[in-house]
Parts: sequence; structure tokens; C-alpha cells
Amino acid sequence: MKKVTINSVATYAGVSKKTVSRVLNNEPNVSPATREKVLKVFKELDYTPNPIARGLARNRSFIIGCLYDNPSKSYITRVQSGALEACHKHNYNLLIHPCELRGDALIGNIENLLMTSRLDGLVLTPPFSDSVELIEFLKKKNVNYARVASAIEDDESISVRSNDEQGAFEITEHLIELGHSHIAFIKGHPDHSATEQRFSGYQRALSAHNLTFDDTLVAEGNFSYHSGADSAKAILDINPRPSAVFASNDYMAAAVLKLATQRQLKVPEDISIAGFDNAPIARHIWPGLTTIAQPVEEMTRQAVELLIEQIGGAQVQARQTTLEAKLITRESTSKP
Amino acid sequence: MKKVTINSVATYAGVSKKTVSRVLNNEPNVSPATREKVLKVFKELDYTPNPIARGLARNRSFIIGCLYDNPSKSYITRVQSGALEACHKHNYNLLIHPCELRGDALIGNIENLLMTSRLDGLVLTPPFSDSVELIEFLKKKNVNYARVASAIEDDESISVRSNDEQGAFEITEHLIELGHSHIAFIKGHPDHSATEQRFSGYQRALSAHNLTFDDTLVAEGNFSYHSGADSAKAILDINPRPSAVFASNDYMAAAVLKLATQRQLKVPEDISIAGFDNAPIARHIWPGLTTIAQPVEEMTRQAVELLIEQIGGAQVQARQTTLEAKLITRESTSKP
DNA sequence: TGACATTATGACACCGGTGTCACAGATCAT
DNA sequence: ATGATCTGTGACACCGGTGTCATAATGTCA
Repeated sequence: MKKVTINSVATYAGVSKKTVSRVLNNEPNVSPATREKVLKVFKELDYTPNPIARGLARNRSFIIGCLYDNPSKSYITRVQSGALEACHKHNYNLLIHPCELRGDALIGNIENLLMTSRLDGLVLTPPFSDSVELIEFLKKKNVNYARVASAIEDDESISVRSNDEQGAFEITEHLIELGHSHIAFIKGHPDHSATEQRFSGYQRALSAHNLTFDDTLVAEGNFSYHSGADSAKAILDINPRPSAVFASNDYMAAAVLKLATQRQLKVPEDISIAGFDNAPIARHIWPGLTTIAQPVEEMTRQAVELLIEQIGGAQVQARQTTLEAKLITRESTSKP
Repeated sequence: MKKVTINSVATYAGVSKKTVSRVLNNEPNVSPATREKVLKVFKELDYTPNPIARGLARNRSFIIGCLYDNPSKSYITRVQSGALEACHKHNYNLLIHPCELRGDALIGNIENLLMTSRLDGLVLTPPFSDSVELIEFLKKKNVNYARVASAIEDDESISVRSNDEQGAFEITEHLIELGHSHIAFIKGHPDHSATEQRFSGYQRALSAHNLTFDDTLVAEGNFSYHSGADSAKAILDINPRPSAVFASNDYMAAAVLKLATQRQLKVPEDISIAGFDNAPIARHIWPGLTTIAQPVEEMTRQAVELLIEQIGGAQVQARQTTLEAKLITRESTSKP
């Protein structure tokens, strides 16, 4: 099968390359007759333009990259789904690139990514959205990027976040108002800024209600189900047992629920459990998890929209947006 | 910031473009002194080659696309993870492209995808791996592709699958051997070939053990949690209630488990529940789900490996591989 | 009808690399 | 010493499109 290029089409149709190009891009100043003729040749020859050549000429790839290093698969799924929505709307494509935040390899890795697939822009999801090193590098390289759920504020770049601290405050307050005062907390991954913010929301709620913070009630997790299971063990062994547990995400909360159930504890009668994110698992298990709905898809969608605007050369205003998180109560929390 | 191209490097280093290109690609026949000199200029000018130009010259993008339309998010996550592993190993990148199987838009959509981002190859996941229309189109367009978990056998193209029929047979047999004879079944999405295969494995096990197939025990699902919840309602209302349920995937099984638990049924004492896939949720809930471990990551990894080989121009042998599925017993099944 | 604006088209350089080939100078076998 | 082979290098065409500009053809208005 011979390759069909713009040249063959031009020759076959008896016009110049440039005219073919005009038809291809729906440019004006082509007579209807010529346009018709060229379009017919497109069909006849089954012509498909070469995006690489086009990209070279226009200096665009129409591909956006998405960086992540996140133990929570559902978080990634939601990020992708939001990013894809924005991409497809503007005829962009999405390239996914998981890699590790830690280690010297990061910059080299990203450099290689940029080198092997010219991306028009990059979406940074946690924990990359807070990596000063990476951001410096991208600035230096003049790469467009947008940050999702980042805590860094003093930056001119595009950033869409949600109010984690406030969300954590509200869900903790919810537990307190139900009558809990002995509330354990499971932290997230130390590299993620959300970890600190959720923790601080928890602490703020305690002190707002005159409860003293007790660090023996705090377990170190990393957002993975597995780490949640470890933390659950530690927490359920505390004596006296906490009457409620607030885990920094739903996976870890699900792990607590599972262990509690295994140990014949009734949830929420014997122990209330709250999560964060409103991941699918929160409603796939029984009892359903009380949690904070974080608008992950929406954050990413907005970030990518802004990114595409910026790539298009627009002066993006409202670069820094904060969306609200919302309390969702389900069956896993109740009065002690 | 001025753009640094191969020309600037060449001028600056006092050599020809071609020599710079040689250094770039680690080609032989460059004197150590020259190589050194050029490398130094790379650093000084902070040069990054343009992958698009390279792609144009070499007719390669080093990007592979992954097509999917699957209600099970965890399935997609696993597909991606296997594909990424193979891609990164060979310095390829992965572009994800969810789209709908149904509707006339499909071919146009894929055509557009191919047009906007020249992909070196395409991974087709279910249900695309069984779409004759799509496969014909790709063949016509001379696009490299690999099929994952497809039921189509009479095709020369790369295909890696697992033995769904046998898996379904084994898990049904497992239930029968535990003593169940009144086993309900929840079908998957009608567009997926796995649906038919799992169903037929279920039927074969019944007849192998001289149990009569009863179609009032069969509910129609579509692999989504939601559809599982609907099917669960229907099944738990059957009188007499089945002593076991085999759902075509773990999400639907989880939905059955949730509803059963809500209705105060003990699992597995009152009713046994089995799933398929060994999705994360199968071990994130209590009781853990007995299921069939389908090597999704491994299938996709192998498919992409073969695809990359083929892109490289190799005559790929062993294009059609079948991996084994394995029974995993957890707490959700027991004697009736 | 002439002066001028507008529309349709093509020639050609260019995007930033890679492949082919020619060629000068070094190395080797006879 | 001489021809043959090998090594290092550059000139140049090419990949398949797009942008710029010149120019021919057509339309508009006084």
C-alpha cells in the first residue's frame, strides 16, 4: 500500500500542496469547485494527514501529559477522567506518565518524557503539584503546566485545588457533634500536601470544640489500603478504644472498616469511621462511608481547561481556583 | 529565550548538523574529540532535541494508544499499569483514549485520534478487541494493533487472552463441590465477549455435575457496580433464595455482598458469593471475595511487548497467547 | 472603462531532525 | 610504494506538512 501524502493528493487533484492544505484546514479563499474536487480526491485516495508533520510545522502536538505518583488508584482514575473530558473537548489527547517523586531520577525522567514526546503541556497531580524542584525545572524549560490540588500558593502558574483543611475540619466536627471525643486519625502520605492540611483541619476542629489533641491517637498511613490496614491494627488496639476513626482517605477508612468487622465490632454502633475523597469504594461497601466529597474530576477538568487556554496563547486569568469540598454522611458514623 | 535547535548547536560547535545528529544518536564514526565538543555544547546551550522533528524523519512517534470502554475502573487501571510497564521498558509512551463502542461515531473517532496524534500502535481492550468493524478499519489503515482478552481466534494479529471459560467453570465447580446446587449467575455487559464465555463456563460446570440449568437464576448485569446492585435485588428476591451467587465480576459481586449484608444475611453462612477478576475490591471488603484471578496486567504487558516488537519490524511469532486464570478462595464462599 | 479591492492559487522557504552518499585522510595488506 | 579498506565529516535531499508572499483572476465602484 503506497503512502498517500499531501503531494500525491495535490498531483492527483491537479492543484498545489498549499491548496490541499487549505482544504484540509477549512481555510477560506478556496473556490467551492476546487474544494469539492480536493475533497473527492481525499476520499478516493483515502488520505489521512500526518499529524507529526503538521505538529512540526505548527510546533504543536495537541497532547497533554498527566504526571502522577499516587497509591490511590481511584484518585488517578478520577484525575484521568476529568483531564480527558477537557482534552477531548478541545481535541487534545492525554498521555499518562506515572513516575516516582523521590530520587534523583525524577528530573531526568521528565526530561526524557519531554524529549520523546513533545507535549504541549503537563498536568501535575499530587505530589508533583508541590514539587518545587520540578516546577523550577518546567519553568526553566518553558513548559506549560497546571497544578492540581497543590498547597503552594505563591506562584503565578495555574492551580486548581479544593479546600482540604476545611473539609477535614467539617468531618471532624461532624464526629464531635455526634458526641465523639476520642477520635483517632490516620495520616496520609508524607509527600502529599493534603496530608498536612487534613491533619490540621482535624486539629482545628478538636480545639474549636475544646478537645485536647492526643498524638497517641494518630497513626501514620500513606493513602494506600495496605497502610490503612496497618494503622487500623494500631488504632483498634488502643486502650480505651477510640469511639471514632477519621482516616485521611477512603481506602484507609475501608481498611479500618474491614478489620473492625473482622473483629466483630459493629460499625457504627461500636465505632464510627469516616474517610475522605468520596472514592467509589465509599459507597461500594456496607456500611457506606461518611466522607468528604472532593471534586477531583472537576479540579482536573478545570486545570486542563485553563492549561489549554494558556497553550493557545491566552492570558489566563483566575489562574488559582479553590473548589469547595462537601460532607457526605452515610452509615459508617453515628452517635457513640 | 531563544530556541536551541540542532542548527544552533552545529554552528556553535563548528560542525555539521549531521555530526550533531550522530552524537545525539550515539552513532559510530565520530571522533572522541568531536563527540566531546558537541556534548559540551549540548550542556552549554541546554539543548533538547525536538521529538516531533525526529518523529517526522523516522516516521515514528514512540507513542502507543490504549482504547477502552469499560465500566470497571479497576480493570482499566490494571490495563494501564501493564501497558505502561511494557511501554516504559522500551521508551514508549502511553496515550489513553476512552471512547464508546456503540454508535457510528467510533470509526470517525478513531480516525480523528490517528489523525491528531500519530500513534505507532494501538492496544485494543474489551470490548474493542472483539470489534470486527474496528479491526477491519485498522487493517485497512495499516495500523499496528494488539488485542487483549479477545475471543476472536481466526485472526493473524497479536492477541493475548486468558481462559475465561475455564475460570468460570472452576469457580462454579468450586461452589458445587462445596455443596451448592441452587447457584445464581449475573451476566456481564453484552458487548463483551467475556460475558458469553463466563456464562458458558458456568453452564458447563452445572452440566458436568448433572445440575440442570435454570434460567430464572440468571440476571443481566453489565459489569458495573450499579448493575450488580440491581441484579442483587432480583436474585435475593427469588424464592427459594439461591444458596450461592456467582457474579461475572467482582464489582457486581461486591454489590450483592452489600445488599445481602444490608438485609441481615450472613455471608457466607446464609449465602455464598463469588466474583471474577480479583479486582482490588475483592480483598478490600469483608468477607473477602472468592474470585478468579485474571492476569489483566500481565496480558496487557505481553500484548504491548509484542506490539512494540511488531512496530520494530520484527516478524512476531507466538502472536496468540492464552494465559491461565486461577481460583482464589476467600471468605465469601463456604458450605451452604 | 479605468483604478482599486478582493479572491483564488501556487512557488518557495521553513519546521528540526534523519538518511544517503561523496570524499578526504588515515590505516592496512601486499 | 600502491591500491584497498576504513574512519570521520559534511553537503544535500527528504520526511509531510504550514506560513509568507507574489501573482493571476475576478469583482466593485466612480
